[in-house]
Amino acid sequence: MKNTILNIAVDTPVSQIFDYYLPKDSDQIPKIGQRVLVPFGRREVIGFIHEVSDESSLPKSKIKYCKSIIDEAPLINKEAHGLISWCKNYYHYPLGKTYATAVPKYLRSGKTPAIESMVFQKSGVERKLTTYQKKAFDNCVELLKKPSPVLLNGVTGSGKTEIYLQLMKKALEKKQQVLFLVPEIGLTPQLFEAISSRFGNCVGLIHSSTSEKLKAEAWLSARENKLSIILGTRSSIFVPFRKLGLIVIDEEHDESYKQQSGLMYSARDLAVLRAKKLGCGLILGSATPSYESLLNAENGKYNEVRLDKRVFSNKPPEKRLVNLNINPSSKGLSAPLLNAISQTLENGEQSLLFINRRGYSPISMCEECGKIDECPKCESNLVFYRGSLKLKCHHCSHQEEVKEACSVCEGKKITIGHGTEKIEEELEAKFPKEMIIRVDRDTTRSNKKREEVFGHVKSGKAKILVGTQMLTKGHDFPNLSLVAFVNVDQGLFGSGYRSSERFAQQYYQASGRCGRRDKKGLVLLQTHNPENESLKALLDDSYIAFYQKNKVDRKRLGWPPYTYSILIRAESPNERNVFIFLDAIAEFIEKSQDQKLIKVLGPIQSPIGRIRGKKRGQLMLKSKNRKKLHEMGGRLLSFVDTKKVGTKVKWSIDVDPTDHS
DNA sequence: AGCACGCCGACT
DNA sequence: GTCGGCGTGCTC
Repeated sequence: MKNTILNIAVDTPVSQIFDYYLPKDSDQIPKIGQRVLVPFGRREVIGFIHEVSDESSLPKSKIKYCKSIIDEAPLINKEAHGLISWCKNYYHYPLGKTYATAVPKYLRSGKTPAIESMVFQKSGVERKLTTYQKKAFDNCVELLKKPSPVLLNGVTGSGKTEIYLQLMKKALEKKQQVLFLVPEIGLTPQLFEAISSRFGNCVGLIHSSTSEKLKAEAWLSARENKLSIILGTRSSIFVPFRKLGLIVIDEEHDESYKQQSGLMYSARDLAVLRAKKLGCGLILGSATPSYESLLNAENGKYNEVRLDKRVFSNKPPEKRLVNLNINPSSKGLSAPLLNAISQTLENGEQSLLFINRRGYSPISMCEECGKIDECPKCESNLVFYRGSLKLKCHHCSHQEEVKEACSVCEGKKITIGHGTEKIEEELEAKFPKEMIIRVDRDTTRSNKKREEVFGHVKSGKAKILVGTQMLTKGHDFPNLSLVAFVNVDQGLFGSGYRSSERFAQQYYQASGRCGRRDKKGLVLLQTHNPENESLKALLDDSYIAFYQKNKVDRKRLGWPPYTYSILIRAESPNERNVFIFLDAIAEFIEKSQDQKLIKVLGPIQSPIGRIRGKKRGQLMLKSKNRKKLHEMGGRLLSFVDTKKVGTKVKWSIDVDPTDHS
């Protein structure tokens, strides 16, 4: 009989698998998914048994003995093993690193925490569904019996959460497990509350500030079916459930479901895959679904359930454009907007001002010679901060003191444009007696801080809020009746084909929070382009109608969801190396395809051409043929591997990129 | 990623 | 003469 060979996945950037013999003097039966301790170079590491085989292409002398098999039962079950293998292939990422992304650090260190059983017993009191909710709920129940995902397209305030909860209950009562994915836990503390008060302590929480040990415990408990629910952020998609019956993805359009470094997976797409393989239910919920999901619903790949009515039926907010061409705003706030805020204050209600730009002003310039302050390490302008009198770079950690005079001509410095800090200052000047809160990454870093801020919002103490997109996510504002978009043009006409989709989502998310219950809301949009067709469509129609108009352009221009894409990024202190690398790849692709099914765009400099002293470039591959594109990704990878063209740059491959920077 | 080897500059 | 800089290369 031949020797047994273990194919071990080790956490290393090479995509190979490493062969080992079984441990000496061990009668343990090796199983796929077990952790092992193996000698690796001059050290010992934890690896995973990826396959068990009886031959190796290596000479015997090279193969070492595995030190020990750690687990009795495989840590990775068959289904999770399939998911990891699929990720490695689809995202063209090293196998060992894929395991490292999927498995909590604590478990990867070889430790195994003790777990206790916390399974679903019985559920608490439910809220009664409205007629519309009930109809949607029944619809979901029926459609979940079919193999396709269900897209729950429900406006803000339509009561999606209660529908999720009651669908979860159905699964739990069948002794099935539930995975509930959210974009960021910090945004939804009340969701954990709602779930645990309804279903008891059978819910595990997995997110960035859960301790490594607790993550491992939740992970193992789910694997043993000793925990019924996991509520978590994107990485929870890898939890190897024993008996998964339902996956819920809330705010499915949210871009934080896509990892932007390392294994650039989409938790939403993986959920679709898992649900299909397992035959379990999948609910994708949003008030503003991604264009991908809407198209899938149109094509019949998803079943759509709509919820167009709010629970507390009230009038939709009034929408009004403020023409900045005739209503000047020296500091970002026009007279109509200021009047609306005054009126809202008089009514004892809250206002929310949305501007997607941190700092006081994005440009600091010399009035005399026109020199703009730039980051020494990045190709990016420094942002002026009034409070700390600093100029900061938003792409690296660089910051410097503000100087009175221009370093070139000693001329007077001025600032151009406005950010959250300037708007806040202006509001404080105009409404000195009111509590004004600014919410952006500069003021609201931690979850604790965020809780504090939203506490003031809930209590009604804070009357005016100004902030970035952080404001549009999560939290209810019970007393909000005015929402204002300070700079529509920046959002709607920003660079990138997704900017209008993003703005529409922000617009509907934010305006959906205004005028709840008995309050009639007002949404103001400040713009220099009041006649723009796209903007008019946004105001006059529903989100879906806006999508219907928008998708025509997407299709014509060949952008997702009508094409598939892969983005290759490269960076190096030496610009030449970046383009030598990208040119080599472009040439390889052009040469190796006969029928030109894949379109190559670039190489070009990245939108931000230099960050932290490194020049950055990118190459976009587009195709209508997903399979061919994927195959090219694989060939490209082995080309880079064997020809050693990538040694002088740091490079990455992003399959289905959402962000083109 | 680690961790070594290896070949050139400034120190007791 | 040696300590140490980080470029290059390998890990079954």
